[in-house]
Amino acid sequence: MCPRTAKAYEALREASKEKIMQAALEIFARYGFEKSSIRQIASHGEVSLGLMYNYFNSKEDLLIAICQRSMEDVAASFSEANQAGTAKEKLERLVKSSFEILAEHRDFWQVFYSLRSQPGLKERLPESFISWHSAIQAQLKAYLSELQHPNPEAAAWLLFATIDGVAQHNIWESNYPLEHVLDELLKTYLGVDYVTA
Amino acid sequence: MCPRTAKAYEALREASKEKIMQAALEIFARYGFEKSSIRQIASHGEVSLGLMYNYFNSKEDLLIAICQRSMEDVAASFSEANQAGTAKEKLERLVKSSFEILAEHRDFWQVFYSLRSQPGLKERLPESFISWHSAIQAQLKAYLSELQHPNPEAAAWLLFATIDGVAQHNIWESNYPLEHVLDELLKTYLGVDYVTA
Amino acid sequence: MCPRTAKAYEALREASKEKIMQAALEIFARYGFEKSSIRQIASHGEVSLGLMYNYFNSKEDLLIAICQRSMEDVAASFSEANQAGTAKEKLERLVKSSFEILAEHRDFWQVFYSLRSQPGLKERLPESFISWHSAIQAQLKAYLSELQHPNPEAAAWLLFATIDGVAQHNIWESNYPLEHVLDELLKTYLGVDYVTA
Amino acid sequence: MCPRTAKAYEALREASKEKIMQAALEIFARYGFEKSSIRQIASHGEVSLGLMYNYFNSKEDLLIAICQRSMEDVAASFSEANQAGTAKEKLERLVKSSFEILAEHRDFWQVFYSLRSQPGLKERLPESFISWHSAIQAQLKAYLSELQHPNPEAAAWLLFATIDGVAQHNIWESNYPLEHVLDELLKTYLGVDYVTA
DNA sequence: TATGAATGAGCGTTCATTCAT
DNA sequence: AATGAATGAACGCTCATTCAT
Repeated sequence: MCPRTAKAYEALREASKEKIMQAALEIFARYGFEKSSIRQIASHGEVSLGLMYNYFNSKEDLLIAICQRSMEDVAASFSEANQAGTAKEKLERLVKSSFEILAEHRDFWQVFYSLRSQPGLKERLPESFISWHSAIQAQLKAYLSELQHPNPEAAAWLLFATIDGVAQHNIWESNYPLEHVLDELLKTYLGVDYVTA
Repeated sequence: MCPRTAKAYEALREASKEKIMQAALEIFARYGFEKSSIRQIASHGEVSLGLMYNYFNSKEDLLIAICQRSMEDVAASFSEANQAGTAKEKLERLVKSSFEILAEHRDFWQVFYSLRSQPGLKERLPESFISWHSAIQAQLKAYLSELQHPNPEAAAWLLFATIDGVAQHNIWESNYPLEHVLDELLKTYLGVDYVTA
Repeated sequence: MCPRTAKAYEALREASKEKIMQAALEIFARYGFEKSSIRQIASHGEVSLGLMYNYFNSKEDLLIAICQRSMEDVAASFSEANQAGTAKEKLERLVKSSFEILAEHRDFWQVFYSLRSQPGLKERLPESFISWHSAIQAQLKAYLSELQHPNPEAAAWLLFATIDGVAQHNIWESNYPLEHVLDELLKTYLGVDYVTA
Repeated sequence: MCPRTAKAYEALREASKEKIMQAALEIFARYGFEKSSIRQIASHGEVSLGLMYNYFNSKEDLLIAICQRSMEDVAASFSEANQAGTAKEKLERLVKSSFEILAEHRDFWQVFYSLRSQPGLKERLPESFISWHSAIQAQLKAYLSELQHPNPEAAAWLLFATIDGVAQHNIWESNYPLEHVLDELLKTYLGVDYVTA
């Protein structure tokens, strides 16, 4: 009835999927996952209700797909960002790039933080969602070890919490003075020489 | 003419209200506000579905009542905690008491954090819920000023974010090494002498 | 516990019953039977919820009691009103007294008309509620017969419908020109001499 | 790409809307608006409970849609009916066609009359619902003026009330002798020559 | 592939009614 | 006689999901 080449089909599929995921991310960020309706998303993405179910088995599936893809983006950005020189430079780069990534994927992080604090859902999210915590934690610890921090384990936890806290305040508060806080953060955590301290 | 005394009614009312609020707090903490149903709360509190509406005008009203009461408890605990000596001691006490309060009102803070990251609801919560941020922020800044911190504003933001971040990690992660992280936190923020630094 | 003389009890009973019925009639008239709640009535009558159920078995029972008593009042007023002279005078008196009774029991008639047009309820109302129709109809027919109307049966139906229609318009429309319409009514139905017509 | 055609969808929509409106009208007429439940309507119309909300925003919206459409039908029938010759003929035609329309839309008029006497609802019904009164009133007055009635204003009110009263008696009473009453009505209001009277 | 009409479980809420005191 | 706390069936409504085309 509607003949098209296989390739054209594939392109359409990808375009539709992309449109849906982008629309869903925007709606989830604005209204929260629970309060977003499938109809809202379909309408925002200019896609029919039924089409969504061709690509995603459920609302939750759609969320998972979004998280997965965004997490991959984030991971890629992170590994790009962490190539440079000394331990101190790498740690500084890690912190700074975190906030660059945050700014680039603002909608996603809004969703991320609202999901993380919603019990009962995060358990069903993809592994990458959970493992992100321990991954960043491990990397921080490694850098702090390299810097000869006397207690790299606890310091890594602390630094991670700090980054996480600043990130959230930055997202939830309009006019958050990110620049100043970031300066202060780097001064506090990297301004001292752990060897002589 | 000879019904229960007014006092007996008052006691009944208070008992029921308390039962409902406690049940609701537990359910909200476990499943999140949106995903908690009135039926769940009623059943968990072993009261009838409709009883809630004798005391609270709506599900949201119930949430607000819980937040209000918890916030009052928290504020009382905080002001108790901040009487002590030097600026350094007061700051240390503030940080430590924060985590004591967190432990004492675990369920409430779980709800608090999940609400804070939910767009569209926090706007309708009581003023105390919103002003808590700036209140604690102001106090931190005052203490850091007293300690002669060169940049008390930014440092207060940073310390607040750190406390917030640690609090959340402590809530969401089982087996969070709070003791060690807290030690590290105090060492990092209070172990230096800002005047000579 | 609460000793009182039998007589004092009876007085209390009657006073309470009266208060409840009056309150209910006012609420029913203002909001309609379905939309009036038992709580509204209790509160309006300054009586406890439970007390109402000492006197009336249900909301519907209360309505029935009100209708019964009001109908008795109305019937009494009617029989008082219809003693006078010639057929023409009696008919005129009947029509006029109808509207006097309407004005005196405005709340009741509001309820009456809203119930009459509500299917499913009027069937369960007391007999007097139903028989009122045929009673007035019969009386009108008798008077018209006396006046030698060529078709007293149909004319009675018509006159009754007219009275009923005017009564309702008078109740539902504010500023209804009842005086003028009533004049016109009497002129139309009584201004002709059926014998010579 | 190859779903149903737009026209096929439109047909489906119209069929469902029609089914729902018809079912609702019947249920509203039988039980009254307040006592009719959405589930009753859905079940009577053999559609799902939720389907109604695809087409109507609320139960009240459904009522409004029904009233609007019925009122349009009624208005069309009326304007068809009022083309004829002399004033007397036109007035006679107006009265007669009123009762033809009543018979054709029995269910609607039952609903109409029960709504009109229900406080608090009629205010939210469409304008046409309210203005119908004054429209018919004005027309009656115009005809009576043409007939040289000495007091066309009051007579129009009276005639309208009569028509209204007869219509209601005809609806609420089974075996109402409409023919005879209608004859009597026409004789009473049109059998006299106002000029010489 | 793509559509949107259709479904119905489950939600928050109301309110007549019961009952221990 | 009198109270009002407590109950739970039933309401209007929402929305993720299914399915015929």
